[in-house]
Amino acid sequence: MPRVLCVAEKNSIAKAVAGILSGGRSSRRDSPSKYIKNYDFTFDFPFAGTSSVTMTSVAGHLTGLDLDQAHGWGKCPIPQVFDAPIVDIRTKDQQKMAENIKRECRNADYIMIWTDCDREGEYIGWEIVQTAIQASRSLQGNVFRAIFSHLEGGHILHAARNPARLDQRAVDAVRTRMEVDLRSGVAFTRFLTELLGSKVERDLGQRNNQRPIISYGTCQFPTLGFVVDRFERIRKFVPEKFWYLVVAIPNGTDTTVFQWERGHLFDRFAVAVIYELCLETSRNLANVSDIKSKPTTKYRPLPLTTVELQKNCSRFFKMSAKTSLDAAEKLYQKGYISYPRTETDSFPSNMDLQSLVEQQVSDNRWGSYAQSLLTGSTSNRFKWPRAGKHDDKAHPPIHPIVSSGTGLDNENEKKVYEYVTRHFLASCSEDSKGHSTTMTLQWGNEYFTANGIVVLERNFLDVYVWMKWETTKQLPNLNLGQEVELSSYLMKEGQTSPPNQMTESELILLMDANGIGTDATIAEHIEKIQQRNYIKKKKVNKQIYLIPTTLGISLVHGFEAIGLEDSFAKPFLRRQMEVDLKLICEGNKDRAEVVNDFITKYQEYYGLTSTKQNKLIEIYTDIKSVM
DNA sequence: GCAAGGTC
Repeated sequence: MPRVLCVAEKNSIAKAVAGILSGGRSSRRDSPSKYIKNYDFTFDFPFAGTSSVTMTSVAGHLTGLDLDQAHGWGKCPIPQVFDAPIVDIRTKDQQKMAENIKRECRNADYIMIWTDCDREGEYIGWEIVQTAIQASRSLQGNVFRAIFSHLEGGHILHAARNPARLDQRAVDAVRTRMEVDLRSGVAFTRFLTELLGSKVERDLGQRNNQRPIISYGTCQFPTLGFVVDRFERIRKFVPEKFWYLVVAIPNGTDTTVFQWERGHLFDRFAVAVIYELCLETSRNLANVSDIKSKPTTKYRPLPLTTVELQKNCSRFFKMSAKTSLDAAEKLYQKGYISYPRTETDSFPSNMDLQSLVEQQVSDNRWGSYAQSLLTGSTSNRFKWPRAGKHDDKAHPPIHPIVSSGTGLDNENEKKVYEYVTRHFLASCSEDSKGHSTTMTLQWGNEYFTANGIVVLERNFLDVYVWMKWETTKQLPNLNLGQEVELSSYLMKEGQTSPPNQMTESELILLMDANGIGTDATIAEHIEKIQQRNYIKKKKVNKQIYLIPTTLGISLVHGFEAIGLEDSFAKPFLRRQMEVDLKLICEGNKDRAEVVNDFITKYQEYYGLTSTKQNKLIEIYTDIKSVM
């Protein structure tokens, strides 16, 4: 019987796919790596007929990239880093995984790659193939690739029966990013550390007498840039005075305030003239010029992505992105929730979501809500979730798998589980419905509005307890055209206020929107620039803000002074990289061309930076003296 | 001692 080796990106996929292809009749063996199991069964592949199959996996990348030995730190002039030879290396864990692949493919006739169907997965697939060929050259022409985007049985069977090939363009794109990130990161990290490390060490007065690393990374710097940018906008903020009109009418024992349709104006004289005109024309009398009444909706949340989970755990629980992702990872390993790193915000149409809701019926916090979704008498019955526009082609939205019951004792895991579950139930609910009334008053020739909301059906809000939507005070009962006596009519003064300091939730949003990092790495970059002492957390009242340090501010302004602001502290260069990687994937540029473009750019930046290195030192010294 | 990206 022909032998086929299948390799997935992680054990959870290998296990699930083996279960489906074997019809639940696979047998499991251990491997040299504790993260990895091998599953044996038979399956009828179109390219081989009925075959003896081993399904295994790696755990992420199987190799890493580094400069060769001769170009280690201190062993060569830094600019050589831009064209030094690059070698593939393996950590201890990766060696064990590779050993398993080599051992399992020795007798194999075919290899089929089952890594995630995204760019990075394609590269990992390539790493697996390279490793396999080292052990068995005859496999070379017998490599297939399964195309799948979720783990539903029919879909996986279809993928097994319709093998494709690895996409070399995607492999090239990833290799390009790796090489550019490595060379630029290593070169500028060594340069900045040599230039500023000892100085910063003296200023920090560190206990361990270790020269700190002043690193550059293609994601670290734009992330720092966002934080410094906000800090500077606040520091440079000059409040501006403005003036506005506001009127109120009696409403029972209280009053209702109407806001000026013009908002506010920065010209005091103009507002005063308008005010006088209104007084002359209408004294204290106004007319109800418009009443608009319409149904209004508060939408249930979209299916949950990693970025959304991190933003909301930061907002709702003041948890750092790293903490919430770590907790989610643990919950995934324990089998409570689905894979936690996903960009997908719509569920595959054939998923059985109702039975996932059913799992939650036993919980004493939201069980009765789950029950009412399935069988309740209200109009808030199970409703298929909204579909967002993102699909990473690898993982479904994050959702609970089984009820945690009382099985969790870690506080962070408890909170994240509760968030994932309430979010899931909310996404399977009806939108919240209300009624909104807007009343407009005309006073003189000016218009003023007041708004009232009545919440009619709370629906998903009953389970999504962190979101507020309340019925407001009711508007006075008046008819269109009716004349009313104003209880107050005032000209007021106000002033513009600076933006708030950056929260972690906002930083995640900015990184995501600008393509800095991925769902799996955004949290790490934020951690990293704290470790590097570029930013720090500061607690004000109950809010936690991210504030740049002297060093962080100096680096951004230093590169600004050199003329490299846009390339270093802004997201543009990273975005350009993404654009070029797409072009490689589409076959419109090749790897050598893009690597060469970027490395040439970085060599120029390096030349400029070393010529003007005194600027970096001066600016650091200046900023330190005023902070 | 350096990057970013996977995953545990």
